[in-house]
Amino acid sequence: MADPANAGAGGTETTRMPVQLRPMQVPKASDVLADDLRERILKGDFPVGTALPPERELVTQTGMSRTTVREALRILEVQGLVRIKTGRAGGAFIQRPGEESIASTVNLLIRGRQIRMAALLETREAIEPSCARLAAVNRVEEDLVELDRANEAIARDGSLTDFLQANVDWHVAVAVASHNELLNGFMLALSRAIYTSTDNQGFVDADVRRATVHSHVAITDAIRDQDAESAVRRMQRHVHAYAEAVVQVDDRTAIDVGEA
Amino acid sequence: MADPANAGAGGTETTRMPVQLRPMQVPKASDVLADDLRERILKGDFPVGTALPPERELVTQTGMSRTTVREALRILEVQGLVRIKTGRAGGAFIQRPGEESIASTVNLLIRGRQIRMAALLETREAIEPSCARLAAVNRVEEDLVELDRANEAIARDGSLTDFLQANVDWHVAVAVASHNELLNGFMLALSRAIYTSTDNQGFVDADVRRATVHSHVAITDAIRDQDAESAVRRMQRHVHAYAEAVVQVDDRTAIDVGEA
DNA sequence: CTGATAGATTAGGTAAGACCATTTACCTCA
DNA sequence: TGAGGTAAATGGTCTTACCTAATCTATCAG
Repeated sequence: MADPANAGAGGTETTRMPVQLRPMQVPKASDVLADDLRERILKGDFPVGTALPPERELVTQTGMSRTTVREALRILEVQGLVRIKTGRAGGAFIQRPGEESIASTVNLLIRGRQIRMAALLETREAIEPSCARLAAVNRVEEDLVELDRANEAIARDGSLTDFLQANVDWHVAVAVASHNELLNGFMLALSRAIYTSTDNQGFVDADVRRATVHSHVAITDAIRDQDAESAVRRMQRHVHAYAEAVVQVDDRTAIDVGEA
Repeated sequence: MADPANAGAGGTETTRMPVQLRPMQVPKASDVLADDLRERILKGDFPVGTALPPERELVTQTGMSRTTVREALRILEVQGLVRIKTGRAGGAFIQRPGEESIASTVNLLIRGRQIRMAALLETREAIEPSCARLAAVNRVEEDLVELDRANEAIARDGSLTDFLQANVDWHVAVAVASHNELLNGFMLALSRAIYTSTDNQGFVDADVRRATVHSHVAITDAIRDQDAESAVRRMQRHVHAYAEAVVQVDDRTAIDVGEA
């Protein structure tokens, strides 16, 4: 108040300080809280499985309203960092984001941007041979069990849906056997997307099914034998053949509603 | 009320209908609204850039409270489907989820699960050669301009930060040139993660920088010449060499705090 | 007529409080 | 000791009010 610049009423000449301010952004309270909690969670401050303080407790701690606190928690939930349970002994329980979050985000991108089927197949051709290589190197016994299970399932003469599901399961099993969580997440997302896109396209006849079963078994063998080069080569051929078949039968079905 | 099963008071024998109910889930109101809006957005009901009705309008339309409506909108915002602006003529503006969302989700996974640096590099070795191949096939003039720009920037004798940034820019430019939005998203996410992980590791000396510049130029040339095979081969060597260098210098820095 | 300025208007952001719904802990009673 | 009911804790929803930000608009000075 005792300002020598007398910037107020009654003064004769109000001299203004030449303050220079850049446009500043005022973040939302809920974002601030969410960011803070996110950092702490990722830093490992809260062990997985434990619960954050209850909402009303966070309100008293932060001085924010419950609305704001709840929004922050909701953000973290959408990002897969907490899981919110109701009832007594409920709350926001810490969890690590899983391949799930990647898969759902990728699906949003695919649907939202109307990614071409060809792009999906290209991407698969890019990453799945590498999955096979790593699987051959890193596979453990239970990975082989899983692969064999999928092979059995796909060999059964079930419905188209069963076949496609077993197909996806095998490909995902290969990714899991690679023991690379990132590739695993990508493949999970990709497989689902390709699965849903392939669902109602009747190019899967008996021949295709037989060839698929044969390829899967051969690749599985290479993985079992830890023959990385063979696994890569066979997987390359397999996914490329599949892509060819899809493109051939399905040339015009590529989403041509318009590019983003 | 006129129930022949007289299941009420005053009856002699109350016979119970053998109803079979499976455990049922009661979704949250905000999720229901978010799901509905999300489907409509992805289906293309709302053109990109337009705004959803204001919150209070949605309240009257849905019969839900404003709290609930706001939570739903917040979910969509986190998922990158709308962008919320304040002030008059503000609102929830429709947008398509971009590579951004993938990148941030992947970063959450990497940090949350403490993905090993080796896994990041493996993944890059998997997908980047394919990016190069597609870039050689699909590149257009402006892609080449972008690549050249990055090459100039990286050749300048700037700080380490500048070098790493230009490095990332070039790799991203290759992904963009592939004209495969999915691979593009993956690479964006990967590049950032590798960038931040490499930041404070001083294995980037003058030799490494010179070799990097040389490789980038060579690969760029192959892409310009649309020599797909050469682009793939050179990219393979490049990223593999990089991975080797990182692993060599940085063997124990791999995050070994514990596996998930 | 033009430009600046002060309101009015419309949007989202935050707060406070009440109440509902769900789940679990706990206690009572047979 | 077990089964039932009751209470408590916690998230979910609704209501209301007010604040803040951005825009439009009318007004007034030049």
